[in-house]
Amino acid sequence: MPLSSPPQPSESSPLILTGPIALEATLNSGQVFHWARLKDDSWSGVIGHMAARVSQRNGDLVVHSGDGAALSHYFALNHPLDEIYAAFPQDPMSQAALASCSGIRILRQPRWECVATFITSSMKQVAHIRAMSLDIRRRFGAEAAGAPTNAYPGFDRMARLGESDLRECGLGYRAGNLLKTARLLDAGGIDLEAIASLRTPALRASLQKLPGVGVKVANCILLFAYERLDAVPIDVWIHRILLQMRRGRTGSPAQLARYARSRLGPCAGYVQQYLFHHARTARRGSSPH
DNA sequence: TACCAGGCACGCC
DNA sequence: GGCGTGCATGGT
Repeated sequence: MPLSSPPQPSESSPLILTGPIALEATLNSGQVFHWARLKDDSWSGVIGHMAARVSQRNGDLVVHSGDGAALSHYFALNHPLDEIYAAFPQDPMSQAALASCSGIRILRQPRWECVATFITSSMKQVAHIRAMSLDIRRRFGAEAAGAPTNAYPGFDRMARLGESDLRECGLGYRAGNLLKTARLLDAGGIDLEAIASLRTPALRASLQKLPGVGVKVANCILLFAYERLDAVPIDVWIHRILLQMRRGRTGSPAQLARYARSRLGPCAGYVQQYLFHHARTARRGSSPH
């Protein structure tokens, strides 16, 4: 089969990609921050410079616009969810998260976008991260034809901004770190593509050389942009959940990380994402705001 | 008003 | 390696 001309969608004949996928939960689970829901319940986003519009029909992904192969890759439709679910821990919290979050996929995001948005994430709620991301795109990103938001500005573009430009997007003290990282990458100090061949510990160490990237943000980047599905970001939500699993027994960050790695299994990153989304959505349900 | 959020860098021990 | 502190912003 020639791979040179895969089928492409049109408004009259959208492309159907076999799931299963839970599209809304995937896009709202705190791994990506710019997708917008349209009136017809489809979702519009920009991947790199490619505008895309997708929706969900039954469990499948409907591609209204955008390259089908690129979207299949981005949404990680080849992740074997049945095998991943079989590896979930049997404890009640993990199984409850699995039951309520089934179909969430860990995306394969463009590296720089993921690095940048998670540098801005520290001590910010998901809604704030989204607002900052959209403002940075609106002010400094290139237009993506057909999309309501712009592409995320490349590090070469961002490297030429001033810190005050980024502070105007609400970044606060995060602006300096993001700008330093953009300039470091622009100067060739680290190649985000080249380091993808490193094993996870060396890759994590390389990422932590970037200003504003500590162990938690590095694990987010490993999971969401380098497909290291065993990486476990431990934020305040996952920290609380791990303490519950340990029946309140505390520990140093390193001890909790070792516990998570051994307790959550080979796809610990997937388990972590389901626990995170389940905890956040349960909270919203019980105390609406 | 006080508290919290997908933390990090730094100094100190 | 572990712990304390300062750092900005916006929502509840």
